[in-house]
Amino acid sequence: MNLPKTYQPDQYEPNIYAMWETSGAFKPSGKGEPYSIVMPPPNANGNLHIGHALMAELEDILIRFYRMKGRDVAYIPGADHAGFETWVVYERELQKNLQTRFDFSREQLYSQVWNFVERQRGNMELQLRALGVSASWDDLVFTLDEKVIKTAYATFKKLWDEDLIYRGERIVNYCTTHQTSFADIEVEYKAEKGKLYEIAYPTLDKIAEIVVATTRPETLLGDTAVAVHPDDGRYKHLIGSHVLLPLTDREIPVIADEYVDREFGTGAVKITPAHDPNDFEIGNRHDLPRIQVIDFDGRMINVPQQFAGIAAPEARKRVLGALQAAELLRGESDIEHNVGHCYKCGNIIEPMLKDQWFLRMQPLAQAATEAIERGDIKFYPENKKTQVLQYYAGIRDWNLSRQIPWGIPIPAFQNTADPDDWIYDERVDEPHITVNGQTYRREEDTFDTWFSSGQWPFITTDHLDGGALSRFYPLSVMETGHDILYPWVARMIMLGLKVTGQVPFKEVYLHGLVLDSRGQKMSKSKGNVINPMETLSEYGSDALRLGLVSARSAGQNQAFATDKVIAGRNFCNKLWNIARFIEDKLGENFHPGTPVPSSLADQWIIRELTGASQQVEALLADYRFSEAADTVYHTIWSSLADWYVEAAKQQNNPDMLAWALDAALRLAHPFAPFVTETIWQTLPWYEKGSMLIASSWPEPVAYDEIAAGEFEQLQKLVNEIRFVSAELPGNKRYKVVYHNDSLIDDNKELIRQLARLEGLETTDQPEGLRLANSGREAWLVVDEATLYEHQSNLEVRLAEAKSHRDVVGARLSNDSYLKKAPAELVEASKKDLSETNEIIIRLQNELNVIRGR
RNA sequence: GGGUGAUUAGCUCAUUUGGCUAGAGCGCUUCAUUGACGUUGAAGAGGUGGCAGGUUCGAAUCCUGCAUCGCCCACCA
Repeated sequence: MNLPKTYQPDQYEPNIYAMWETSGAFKPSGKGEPYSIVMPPPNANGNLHIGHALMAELEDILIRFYRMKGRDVAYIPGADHAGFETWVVYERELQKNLQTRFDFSREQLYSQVWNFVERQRGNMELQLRALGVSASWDDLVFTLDEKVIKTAYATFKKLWDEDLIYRGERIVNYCTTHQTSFADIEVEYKAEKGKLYEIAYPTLDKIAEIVVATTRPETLLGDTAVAVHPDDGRYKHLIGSHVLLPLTDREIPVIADEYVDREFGTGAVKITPAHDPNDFEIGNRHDLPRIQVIDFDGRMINVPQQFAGIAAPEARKRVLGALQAAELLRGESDIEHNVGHCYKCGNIIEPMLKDQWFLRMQPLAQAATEAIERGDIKFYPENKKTQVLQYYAGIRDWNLSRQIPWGIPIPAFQNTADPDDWIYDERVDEPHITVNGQTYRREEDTFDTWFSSGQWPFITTDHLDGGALSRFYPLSVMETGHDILYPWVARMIMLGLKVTGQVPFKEVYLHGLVLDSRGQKMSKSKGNVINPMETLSEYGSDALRLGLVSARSAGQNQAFATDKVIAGRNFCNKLWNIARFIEDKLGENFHPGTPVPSSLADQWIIRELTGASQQVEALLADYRFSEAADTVYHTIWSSLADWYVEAAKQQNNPDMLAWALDAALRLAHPFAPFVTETIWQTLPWYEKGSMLIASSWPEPVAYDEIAAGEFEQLQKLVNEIRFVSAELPGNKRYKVVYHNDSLIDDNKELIRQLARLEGLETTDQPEGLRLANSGREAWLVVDEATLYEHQSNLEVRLAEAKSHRDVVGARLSNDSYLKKAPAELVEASKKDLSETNEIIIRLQNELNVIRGR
């Protein structure tokens, strides 16, 4: 076959992938029970990061496995327009050209970004191919595809008609840099050190004052009340009176509200309904006016001349200065509080009053909660279920509006003559439309991207239209990162139930974050980001996959270690060399017949490989990827390579050898698709065009349990010989003699080779060191001096055996144990005890012999 | 403040209804070897399972408390 000594992934991977793709192996077969996964769409114009690699590998393992199990498999890839992310990148481009979004219409911007994305697009998809994902590329969906928009509109209309959509002036999280609002869960809160200022608001007669505490003095200019607790004796007499708002000529009322915490600050709170969500609610309760003092560009508005047009942080300083000058500043103290930040630029999120589209979440969350409690969706790990339910329990209405041109326009129009008259209409390309003689102006905002991606499972499968892939809805499993449990998974469940009446998927598997080797979060600023493509090109795609999957469990953030990738690469090479050896032994024109086990080793390897295939199946059904990969790794390395291939050198059963290689390749294929397929393509007994990807999962083969067990005994004997001779001085080859032992007799040559013995002979007069652990009648021939030196070894082993006997003996003399423990366990203990006793006797005899000399 | 996860070998992690002597990979030590593979083979060292109690015949696993580290949610101005 002339395979090179080491496996060179880059020489085979691209061709193998192209072969798979052109053969149509990635497409649903149309045969068997449907199995479906929809890939969480990576950013269309970005590069994959290590988390994407993990995602793709986990999904592809499942996909390849179930394809081999004969299921009708759909793995639907996607590409995300990544509304906000992409917009941020594009806006930077605009800045370079000294332009802003306000220089263009929405249509112009949209088509510019479209072209921008188009230029960049494709990298991500090539990278997924390099990872070996067997996705059905023809079915790829881009998040701005016509059908996505169509479905998003239909859903919006449905929700609108059911009165679940409303437009309202609310406090939204607003980034003045990006000039868009965010959903609550998109805001990043950080604990920060700040100052709590105490400011005096004089009473109208200027005789008294009320001191409020605030961290945001600049919003004072928008205050419309001061609130105190209704039972607060300090302020009770002031409730209902008015105070002077400093730096202005406004008079504002002192109101009583239970919300106020008497213990905090001064017990008096300034109320700014336009710039604080709690104040907004208090304002509603007390019918207070709302005065916006920070504009959407972050500059002061509706304020006295001296502050107008000034950016908020600077305004804070000036307000403080002015207060100081007016002698109204009563004190300041350090405080640590949480401040919301834009997750993209890190600037402080301003709570702003804005007219936005909201979705009432209560009814949707209710239905989702019921479905989950009914057990319609299984979560891996299980505790994520509790978290989702909790999220639903405390859910607030969803702000769907984004002020970003790169997205799906909200299909709503406002009557130019009546601002309260909004209608649903899909003619979003027209700035104005006429309906019933009235002119309507379109909404310029777009949808939060999660609104459309929340519908991903039924969009991608064309479920609502009963399209070709609709049999794949609901999905078999939703695999994604645990960080988007709320923004994505929870919403898919709600929208899926609402729109299709079914849960969108039956199971959810959430993987954790991939951390760096020291358990730190990867980030550009720390410089610890690992580029999966670099690792891939250095060690190979399969190695990356094995390395990523190993030592990783559901929902857990876990470190990435190149060590594991190297171990993966070594495994691929091991597999490669097993194949090299076997193919060389079988010859170029070999065509195997039905495997017929003839030796103990044959029986044993059937048991090992068959057992492994069943184990992997059970583990994958439970999403225990790491353990499944581990099983494959050890079966192939420790069983197949270390024992069976070695044993095969002493026997001649080519059909069995071919079967073992074949089974190992199938077993390893979901975990190391490229190397296994590469080897498969070199097997002389398959016709051209036959592919491992399209072959079946190994079927169990019958074997003789007793023979397999006997092989294990031989292994024990070999191990003992190795162990004892390694301990002996001189490190030379020894001879073993045995007495009346047909098992040894029948496998002389095998034992001699495996244990690297000088000789193995039968004898009537045993001599030397008894191999007591094996339970066979065998002795290692050594001279008396060596025997004597070995005495201490024997003594140690005797002591160990005795203490083990004591432990087991104590257990067995315990009445409760005998009564309460399962019978088989008690049996095992009894057997253990008698075996240990035998060993003790032998060791003792052995020692007596030595001592007697 | 509420929730949630972690704490096991030098490192990264397993150990799934509580039951063999708590296992892997990497690292470490010793040794081997010229045709499957040095990306190898053999052997070995290394663990009071965070701490303190409790339940049980039996606990890394269940319960209680404590400690440390993470993450998520909430947002007291």
